[in-house]
Amino acid sequence: MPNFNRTTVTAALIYANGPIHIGHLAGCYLPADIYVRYLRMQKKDVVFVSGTDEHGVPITIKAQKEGKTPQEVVDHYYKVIKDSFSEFGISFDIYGRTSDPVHHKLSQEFFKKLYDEGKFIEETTNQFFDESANQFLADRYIVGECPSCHQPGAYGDQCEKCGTTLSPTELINPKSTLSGNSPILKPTKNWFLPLDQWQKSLEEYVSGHPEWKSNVSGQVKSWLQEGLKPRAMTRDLNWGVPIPLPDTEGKVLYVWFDAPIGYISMTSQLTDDWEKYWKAEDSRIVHFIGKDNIVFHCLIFPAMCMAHGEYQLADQVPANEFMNLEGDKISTSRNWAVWLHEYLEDFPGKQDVLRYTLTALSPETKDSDFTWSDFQTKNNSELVAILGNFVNRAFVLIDKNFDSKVPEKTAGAGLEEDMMKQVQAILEPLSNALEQYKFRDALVAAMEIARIGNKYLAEAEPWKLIKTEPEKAGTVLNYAIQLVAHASIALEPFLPFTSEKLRKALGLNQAEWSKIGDFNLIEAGTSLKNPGLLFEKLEDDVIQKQIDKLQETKKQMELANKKVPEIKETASFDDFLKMDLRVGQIVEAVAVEKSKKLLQLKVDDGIKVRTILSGIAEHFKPEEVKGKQVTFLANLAPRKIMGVESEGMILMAEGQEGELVFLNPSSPIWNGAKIS
RNA sequence: GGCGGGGUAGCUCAGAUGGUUAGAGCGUUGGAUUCAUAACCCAAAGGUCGGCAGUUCGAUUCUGCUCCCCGCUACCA
Repeated sequence: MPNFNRTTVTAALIYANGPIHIGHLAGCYLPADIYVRYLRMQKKDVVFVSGTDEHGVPITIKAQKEGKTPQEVVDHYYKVIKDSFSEFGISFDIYGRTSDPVHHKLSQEFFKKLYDEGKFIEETTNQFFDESANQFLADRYIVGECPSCHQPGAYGDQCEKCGTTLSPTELINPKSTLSGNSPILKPTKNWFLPLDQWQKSLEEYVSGHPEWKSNVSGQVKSWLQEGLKPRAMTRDLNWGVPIPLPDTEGKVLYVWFDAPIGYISMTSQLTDDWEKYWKAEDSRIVHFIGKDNIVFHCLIFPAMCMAHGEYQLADQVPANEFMNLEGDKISTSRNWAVWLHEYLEDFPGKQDVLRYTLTALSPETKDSDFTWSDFQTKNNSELVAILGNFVNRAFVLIDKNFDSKVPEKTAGAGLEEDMMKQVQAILEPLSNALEQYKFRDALVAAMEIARIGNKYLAEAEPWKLIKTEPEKAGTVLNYAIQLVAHASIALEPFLPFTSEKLRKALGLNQAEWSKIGDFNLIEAGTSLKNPGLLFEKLEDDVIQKQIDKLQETKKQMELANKKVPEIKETASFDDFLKMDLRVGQIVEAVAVEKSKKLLQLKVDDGIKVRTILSGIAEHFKPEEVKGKQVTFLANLAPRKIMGVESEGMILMAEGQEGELVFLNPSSPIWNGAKIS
């Protein structure tokens, strides 16, 4: 284990096709920021790098939908995202972007070196090509009928209706979304990184890090067990980093090739000394990511770096799981999210409240759930009741009794030794938790200072001492203010805005970790500026508003997603007359063997009893439909389904949730009645 | 289907190379108190540690099976 002299901290490059929400913050950026702030407070050499990932297919699709250029789309979101982070105090040293020329250049150099040294394999494969648009089609650009559920409109990589993972060639009757034409298969050359050749080195790398979190090493080992395969590092696309080779018009680097290089290129824009942060053996690299990025950061990027040969591999990859919202998965497309820019509008100045709640509920070991009710509780019973209250008590007591000046320390209440021991006792667990990326635990430990303070005041009772032994009361309040100073330091990584307010009130210039444990940090006689209430209670109606807002978007999304299908082309009166619609009665119903959906019905049509198969088994049990009068199409050509001849079709209406409703007469009528 | 992660108090989560009374915060209940945003402080109640079986003197902790949640991945059509 080398001795590390500096730390390079990266937070995942976020994809620049939408604003950011609490899940992003909780999963990646907040833990990274807490860690970095902790290191800086110890005066460690650290760089904190992140930015937006601005290449790839989804951005081109979004641009096309909005009638903009891809560059316009990413310019917009780069600003939105960067501003949100900045407002929440995520203290990047640099926040870059992969569309930057500096990034293009470094990525190309990286690629070129691997190419020149023969680290890639070239392979020509057949890909769908749109002749009228004159370009190869990414999976998402191809739609067709899903081979699994036969719904039209499935994408080339996945059918959103049934969730099946697809490859474009599996689609039935594929169409290009660019032109609507049928694409042709055309050979194209791409460059693959033979991950299989790096399998052994990667296994050694991973097994050299037994300290990695179980969710990280678990997933990585799962991939290694399956055996790695060559992976294309280039794509046929015209939005991205151009391949630095001749005759590669219309080809770019795969986003997952250039994105991690972004960490490096962004560092190079921060400092001329950037190389040591990535190449020196005494530099420690830490990637903060969400669990969706594990494979790229623990296998693919390391393989790239091994192939390149000059860069250090990550020492730690503290990937978090996902945060849900009110029990449902956060989803940008379904608008099921708490957006940071909206939060700031609704809760101005309350960045630290969200930071606190998200840290306390952080998905460190498993998926977690953010609820507004938790948010309210954390605010009211921890920030207000424990921290805010303690700080307020200390300041108010000194304001009232000592003219806002820190009193002298003389004889105390006899509790001071014990109180300081309690503070000492939390320091090691606090540092350990921070160093081991256990920020939830660390936050609890840091808050303990305020709890100790509340208890100390309750037991020392300075408001009583002031009447009888004022110098003792003064001593107690001196200690109390030292505790406030401790809190301002210990909480800085988590609550930077609050911490700064406290430092201003105490006249402290900076938060230095080494000052914790120093109970003479604030000198007697110092004039205090009461910061006022640090946090305010959140009443039920404010919280309810947020819950209502979510419910409302949920409803709207449901409505938007359930569009009324368009009316089919005009049918002539004769067409209509052709259909013989009748009322009949189900006299018998049985499930069809080997079928999930079908019920075999015997329907009395007034003349005879006919057999009709109906795809309603998932909605109705046979006994439920027996005896029902229904409407059916009587002259539909008979058809054999699952070996049984079906003579007609039962008419059903389909609801928004896919539920089925019988169309039956509103009052009983004779079987065989004609419908017109 | 395979693999990985997780299923521990009402809620959010810790923890145990197997061993006398399984922890924290919030919530609840009771008490004390009034400097403080009815906050703080003290105390208590509350869990057959997902289910079944096995190994063991002893398992919630190990093994097997099983159910549920999350993720990755395959195959079939």
